[in-house]
Amino acid sequence: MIDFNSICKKWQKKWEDAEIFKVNEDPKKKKYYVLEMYPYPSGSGLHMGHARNYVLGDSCARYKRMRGFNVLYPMGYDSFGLPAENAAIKAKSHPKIFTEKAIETFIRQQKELGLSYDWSRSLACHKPDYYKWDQWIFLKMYAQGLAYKRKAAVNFCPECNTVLANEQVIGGKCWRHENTDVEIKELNQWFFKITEYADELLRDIDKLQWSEDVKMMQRNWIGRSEGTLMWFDIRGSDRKITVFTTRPDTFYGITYLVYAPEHPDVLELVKGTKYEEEVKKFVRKVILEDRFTRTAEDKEKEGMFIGRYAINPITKEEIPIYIANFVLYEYGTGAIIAVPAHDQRDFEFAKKFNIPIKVVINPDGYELNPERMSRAYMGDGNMTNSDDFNGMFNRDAIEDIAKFLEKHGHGKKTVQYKLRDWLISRQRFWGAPIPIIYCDKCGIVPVLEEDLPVILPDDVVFEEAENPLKHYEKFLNVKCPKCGATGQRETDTMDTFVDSSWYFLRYCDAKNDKQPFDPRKANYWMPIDQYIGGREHACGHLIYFRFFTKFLRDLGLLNFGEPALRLFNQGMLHKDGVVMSKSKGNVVIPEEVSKKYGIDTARLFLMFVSSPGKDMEWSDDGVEGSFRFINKFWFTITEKKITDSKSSKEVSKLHKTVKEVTEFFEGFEFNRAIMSLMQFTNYISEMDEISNESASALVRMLAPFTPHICEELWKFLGNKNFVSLEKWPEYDEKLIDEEAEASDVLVDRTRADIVHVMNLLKIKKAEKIKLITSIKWKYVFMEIMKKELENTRDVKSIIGVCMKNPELKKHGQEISKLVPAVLKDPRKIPETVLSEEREFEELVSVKEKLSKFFGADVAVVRAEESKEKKAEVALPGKPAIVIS
RNA sequence: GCGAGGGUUGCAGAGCCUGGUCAAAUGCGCAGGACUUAAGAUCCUGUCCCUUAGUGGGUCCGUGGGUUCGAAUCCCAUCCCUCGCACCA
Repeated sequence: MIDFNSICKKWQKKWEDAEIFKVNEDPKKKKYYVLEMYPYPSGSGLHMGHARNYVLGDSCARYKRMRGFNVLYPMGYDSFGLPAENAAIKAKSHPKIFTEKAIETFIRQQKELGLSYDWSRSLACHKPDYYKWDQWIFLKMYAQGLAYKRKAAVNFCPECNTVLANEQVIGGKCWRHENTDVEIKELNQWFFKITEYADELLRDIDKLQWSEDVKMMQRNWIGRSEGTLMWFDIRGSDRKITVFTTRPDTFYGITYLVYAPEHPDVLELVKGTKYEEEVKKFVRKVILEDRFTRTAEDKEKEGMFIGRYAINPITKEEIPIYIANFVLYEYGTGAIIAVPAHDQRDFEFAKKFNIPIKVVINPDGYELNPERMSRAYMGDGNMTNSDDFNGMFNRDAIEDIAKFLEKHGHGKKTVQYKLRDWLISRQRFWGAPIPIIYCDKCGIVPVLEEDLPVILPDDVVFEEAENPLKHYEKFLNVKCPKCGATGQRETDTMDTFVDSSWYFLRYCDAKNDKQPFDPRKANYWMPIDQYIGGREHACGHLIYFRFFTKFLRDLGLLNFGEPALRLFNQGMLHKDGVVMSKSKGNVVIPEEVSKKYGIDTARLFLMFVSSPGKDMEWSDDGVEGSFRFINKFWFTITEKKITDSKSSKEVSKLHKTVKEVTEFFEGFEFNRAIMSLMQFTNYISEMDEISNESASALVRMLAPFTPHICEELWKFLGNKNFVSLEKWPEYDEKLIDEEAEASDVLVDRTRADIVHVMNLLKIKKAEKIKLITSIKWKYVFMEIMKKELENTRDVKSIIGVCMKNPELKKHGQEISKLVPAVLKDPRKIPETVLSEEREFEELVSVKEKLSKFFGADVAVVRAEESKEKKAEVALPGKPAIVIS
């Protein structure tokens, strides 16, 4: 057994020593940037699920490298974040310790996978030389008003005395205190004004070669809708209620208005009225108890009248104002017009509270009766009850009524986005500090660029969940850059998604200490040609990094606006039917497989079983299969005689394989590439000798998948260079000869026939077989020296195998060469096989002799062309069968 | 509900875009055989049904229709599954 393991180690070391994957900008070469989303270095290390992702990128990078591209393929670590901090709190230690240990493990594991990263560009965002530039970018945004602070409602756990991320709120309770309700607190928070780019982010989606579902998710997330703002006076108040609607055509059907319960105007409007107490109660209930369930569609509609009326500016009618749980404060203006006749939600609510229903759109052909409607009519139709707009098609009225309201100062056409500004404040220690100083005199003062980075202290003590920066004087107290008085630092840190929004740019120039990256270098390498990562980031990272790219472009640092034109979402790796993950307890770690088979086997399996975009099931048996293949491949190259000569068929097959594999690589169909390579390997493994060209091409084509073994075999073939840096084999379409391959069919059939006959006759290894091809008669005969006949007479039993295919004539020569090769199993037929031409007549005469000897035919003759020569068939011990 | 992607022969998973060469690749599993004292490994053969020495025939790619000389492949309808988004005004 080959020690694949030490082969892996050996080549990993050689790659590292020779720094063969290190790259520099080279304007003369075409660049290619392959990138996997950088991982959070979790303490538990990486498992096969991660490995699949990296091997995918690695295979791609290796392929592109061999295609002559200047390939940038880096790796780094998303090393800020909660798990390390929590581990630190638990152990009263420092997150840095956990993080750096985890990174070490990751690097070791990734190196063991044989990934061809340019390690010299590696980065980790918890290091000051990285987060310094987070802070720098923050300052740039701040200067442009794109980073700003405002009050926002956030989740707060009174037990922990800290703000929680959404993921830390489970069913309205704190994740650590399952009996503690999470409170919603209005806190001053930092935001990035991503909405400034909403429109461009939406428009540019069309430029991206991403999967449709991710693009659609982003479109939904950005959620652009064109509509109209309207405002109504409120009787007895100088406030107005402003609503957003996409259906101004239903304006005359408004029978009530609704505020979202948390809308700040609500409490103002009920202050001092008899409604105040009840409204407060309702608001509290909705905000606290129903916070996580109220958005469910099947949620019962609840609400109440708040004792106020708005005035319809056109009809002057009084319109009652409600609050209701189905109106969202975050969307639009946090208040809506309700048209129960034409909106199902409004309808249900109106029914429940006995609010009138007014029809303003009738479907073609009949009139709706509001008394008898069982649900809202949401379709199109003709306007009614709408003054001058009566009779108009409602779609046209959308535009006209909007204009009408705008003209009279009651409304305004507008575009609304669902996308919210990005809340980046985190009341946590383990993140990039927000570079802001609060000065009693000067207010909010940004840290000066030359004072960056604002460093996260190493000597803080973690004792509670609360951010230790809050009590760390040395960090906290700082001179105001403006006036010199003592100010206080912001203790909030940035969301870790800030780090990941530009790390791909830092790879282009990872060591730069003057700027986040040299624009020339970034403009050379970027955009990312192939980005690889999970689709779960569709509405997070994958929007943020587009936003950052556009911002940095507008800052003049980049000459493009999209970070990654091609995105590939790899599938999940399953085991026992569920996603492989630590929490499910079904992880397989690369080391396990590696120890047993060498890592190439695992790599091959990961790439082989399923198309990369689909989920796949890990199977230990399947790994065995990959291992078998690798062995076969190994022995085919190392044990076959390698020659310079080659048959035209071999050439044809080779070029066809190169073509297929190349195309499959381009299409990211790695599993099919491997299938193709397996077939070719099987083909040449059946031959006596293989051509140098085939061996060389095969080793090179498998190198992206099983690089270690291929390096070894490449050396075995007499090459001095690394196969990793070799040129990808070329193919010539003209050399692909489908016709030449047709003879394969003949060979296969012949082989099947021969094996069949041997099985029937129980031919043992001691027996000698001779194959005789008769081109003229389209037969291949097997001449078998049966042991028990050896001493009797000078005769042999003869088995004839007929090729029925008339093409035999054309390919006969080849068959006579190949059939023996096909049968070459040393243990099976030791002294087989030579072939020669004989005339059929001669064979027939032998057969006759034998027939006489046995008193029956001993030959199996499969007749096809020999209609005129009826063939008799018999097996020893069996009655003769006659066929025509 | 909306959107996206799927349903293929024991399992996994190709094929579908660019209809025929598709009973449908490849791997696994299973069965038989060779080898072996035996097992393992390896190799060969088979693996929808009926029948054969070779062959031939039938059924088949979620379901039902349609287009076509011809459909796993194109069109329509329908059921189911997965994943997003989800009372977005």
